[in-house]
Amino acid sequence: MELVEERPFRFRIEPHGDMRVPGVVFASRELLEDAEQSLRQVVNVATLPGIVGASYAMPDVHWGYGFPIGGVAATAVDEGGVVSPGGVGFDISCGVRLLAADCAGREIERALPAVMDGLGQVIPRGAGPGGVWKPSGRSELERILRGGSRYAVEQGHGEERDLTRCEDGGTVADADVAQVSGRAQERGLGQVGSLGSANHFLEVQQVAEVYDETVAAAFGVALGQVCVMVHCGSRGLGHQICTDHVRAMDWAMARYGITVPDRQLACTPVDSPEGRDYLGAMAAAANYGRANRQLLSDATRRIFRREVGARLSLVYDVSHNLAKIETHVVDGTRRRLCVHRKGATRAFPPGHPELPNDIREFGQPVLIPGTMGTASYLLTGVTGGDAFFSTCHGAGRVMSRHAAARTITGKDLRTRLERDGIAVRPKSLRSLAEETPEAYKDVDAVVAASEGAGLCRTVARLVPLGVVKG
DNA sequence: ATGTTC
Repeated sequence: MELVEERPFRFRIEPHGDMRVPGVVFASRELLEDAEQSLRQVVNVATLPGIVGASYAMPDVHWGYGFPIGGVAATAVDEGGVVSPGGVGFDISCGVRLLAADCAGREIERALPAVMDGLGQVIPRGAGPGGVWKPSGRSELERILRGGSRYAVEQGHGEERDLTRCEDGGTVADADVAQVSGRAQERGLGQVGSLGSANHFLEVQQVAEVYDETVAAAFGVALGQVCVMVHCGSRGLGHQICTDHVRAMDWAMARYGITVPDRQLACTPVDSPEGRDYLGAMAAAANYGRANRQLLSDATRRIFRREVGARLSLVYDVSHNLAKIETHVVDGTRRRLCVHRKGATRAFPPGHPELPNDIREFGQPVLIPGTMGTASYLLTGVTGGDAFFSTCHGAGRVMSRHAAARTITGKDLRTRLERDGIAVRPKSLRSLAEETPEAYKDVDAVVAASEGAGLCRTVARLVPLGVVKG
């Protein structure tokens, strides 16, 4: 694969074969070692009908289902552009929420074990069923799928700021519950308010560095402050929706005369029954993901109130696995686009009309969860941001789960983390080993490349005090 | 990511 370095942290793959647009990869040479497979996927995505601009890859790009994780692709809705479930991923609306406590790390040092024990008891995690909230039945699940975080807050599980500081005000419009299969609903019923497994986590963190005090203050964080970061998605419900709609599109594609270089890129026009059906189901999963993070926040707040008398305010909640209909100027014309972000975070620039009033002038908060035991970042969107205002989403795995578990035992890893001052409350020691930091890229390098490429700006760096994992 | 291979 020939990569032409256009400028630092920006590489280009010239269109060849069936590519309709170039590939654009934001990264350093080091971050792209062993990236052959994911760059092949960047090229494949560039062949999709209606794609505009480029097939983009963020610095944390790695191999995924059809599309690379860390990929951004926008299609022109009014020019036959397609939507593809593979461009969103199986964990629809997987995302991150950051809450800031009204206390500093040193103030809760002695109480931290009790806080972690409390969280360890109330946060459902790991594969399979379990959740903090059991919907009364299908009709209540449907209210969650339509209302998202707004419904959870209306039911007493949050406060108004939880909605103003959440992407889309907590609710994605146009959720179509009829497109969520019975099987997807069945899986979703038992997992409302649960973390899941793999790289999902709930961490108690401390702000270790502030790069821009004005922006940090506006977002609601300061040096030394305790924060809670929640990283999770739409669990089995989102997974089932992706499975169902990939299958439907795989069958329907030929009727639209669409051929793709990889069946995992199954897609149909946005403006087709199958496209609308998927986007309706995806919106329902997006609402489920937000409600999920809202309910985990609610449970966390109860523990913080009980153990240390602290309050937690929402900094922001943003998804990094979603397709959205957005208007952007491409080649000098305003166009309605379906922007697929898969393992990529929307990063609206300062002044964007969709941002909350109190932080609009500073840009959109972007939340980057690091690898367990390392660091996480609070970033902000920038003027002139490329890739339809998108940036990275995390560290990005480089070692298979199996390979990771061979490097260290869960017990040894727990000992190492505790020795480094990080309390761990894992559900499974085997899963813990699979998440060893060595299995991931260096989040500091990923963030430096994202900032160097002009996609975002750093606001603060957070380090873990305690981690709750599946 | 995922009732971790319908």
